[in-house]
Amino acid sequence: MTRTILHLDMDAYFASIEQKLNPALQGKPVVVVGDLKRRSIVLTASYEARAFGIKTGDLFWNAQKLCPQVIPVISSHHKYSAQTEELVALLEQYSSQVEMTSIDEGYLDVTGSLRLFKTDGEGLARLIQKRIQDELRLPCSVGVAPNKLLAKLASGMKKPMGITVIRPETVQDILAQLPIEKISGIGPHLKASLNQMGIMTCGQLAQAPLKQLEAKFGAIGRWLKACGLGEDDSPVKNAGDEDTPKSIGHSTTLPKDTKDRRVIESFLLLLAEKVGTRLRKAKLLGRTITTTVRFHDFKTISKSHTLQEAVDDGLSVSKAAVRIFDQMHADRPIRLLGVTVSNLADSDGTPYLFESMEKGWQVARAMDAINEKYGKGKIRRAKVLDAEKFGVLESAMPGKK
DNA sequence: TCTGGGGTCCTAGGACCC
DNA sequence: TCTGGGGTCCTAGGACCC
Repeated sequence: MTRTILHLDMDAYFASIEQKLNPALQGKPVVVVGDLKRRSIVLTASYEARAFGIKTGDLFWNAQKLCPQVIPVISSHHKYSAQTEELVALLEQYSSQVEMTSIDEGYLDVTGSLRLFKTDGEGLARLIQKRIQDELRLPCSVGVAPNKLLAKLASGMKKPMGITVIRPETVQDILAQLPIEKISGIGPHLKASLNQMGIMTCGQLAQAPLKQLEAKFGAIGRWLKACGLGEDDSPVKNAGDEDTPKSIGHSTTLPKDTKDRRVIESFLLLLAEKVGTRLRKAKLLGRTITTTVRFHDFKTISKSHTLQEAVDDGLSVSKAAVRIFDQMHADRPIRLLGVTVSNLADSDGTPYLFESMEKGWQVARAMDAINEKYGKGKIRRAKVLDAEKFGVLESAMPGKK
């Protein structure tokens, strides 16, 4: 049976939300950035900013060169997630199968909804787009197709405020000349490998022998062939089907490269505390700790260790992270540090088995309670102050860069 | 115009067990 | 003493996405 799948993609999401909430930003070149440090990049550029050539991933100071009057806004994730909750509530009025794949895009299987709303896929797409525009005052683009692969492809074809329909009978024509890299999942490396085999378009990919693709790409080969043919039978998951996360981590690019152990240890603790807070909030415990180090030349290494007991407090995580760091012998200036916890399981609020650990658990919860009551970051471990001071003191010093 | 931070999935080798 | 094959877990790295 032919399905009707919508892929909804919010246009310049973070920037659009900021413009909606602050009328002074409307019609202006706006970029949403993580912060305003030297190495900060553009997370989202409004369409006005894009007109100047600014795009996601640009360094902020480069964006400023392209457009001196560009207005930076510091991102606030909670604001955007709250908006997404409203969006999902609206979408769920049109299907019980709504699968958000990130904060700003998702799929709807509306096969069973068309009769109810007395329209076709395109009609329903228009209806939903209009309601999002009228009620949430946000622009979005929608792709309509018989499966997720093609719906995603379609939503990217016309932006902003676009609606693109791919009908079963037009699939072949559309794919014949379509460059393979337009397919979500075919990145620079896959593109290069396929191009080397003489495969440039989806049409050519469809012609390639399955055996040859599997020999070269393993499990991916089968998926590639299906992409060439425009086939994808993966279902749209039901809302609320989201499984528990596989990992929770934080990383940060340091204000400047460093070899200073005190500073490194302090940042690892800061990151570990953030991870711990999120683990407890999600009622999860993790056993595997991974420390990531990126050097000045962008070479990135990681090392992990699996503990006997699962943990959810920053101190335990940081102890492991520091121990791992010491074993990495990273004796060069470091650009980025990361701490990730994986091998997660539900905690159900149970404390650790070991008494020594139970203390860390109690301290962590006491800190959560205080931060909850008096505001984020009101209480922190003394050691993280080293990290907070690092890079700040110099930039505060007049005449020194 | 040297490149953020949050993730997922896959691979491949080694340890270890049966 | 040396041999096989299957399964699971752990670890490191890489590709990819938003």
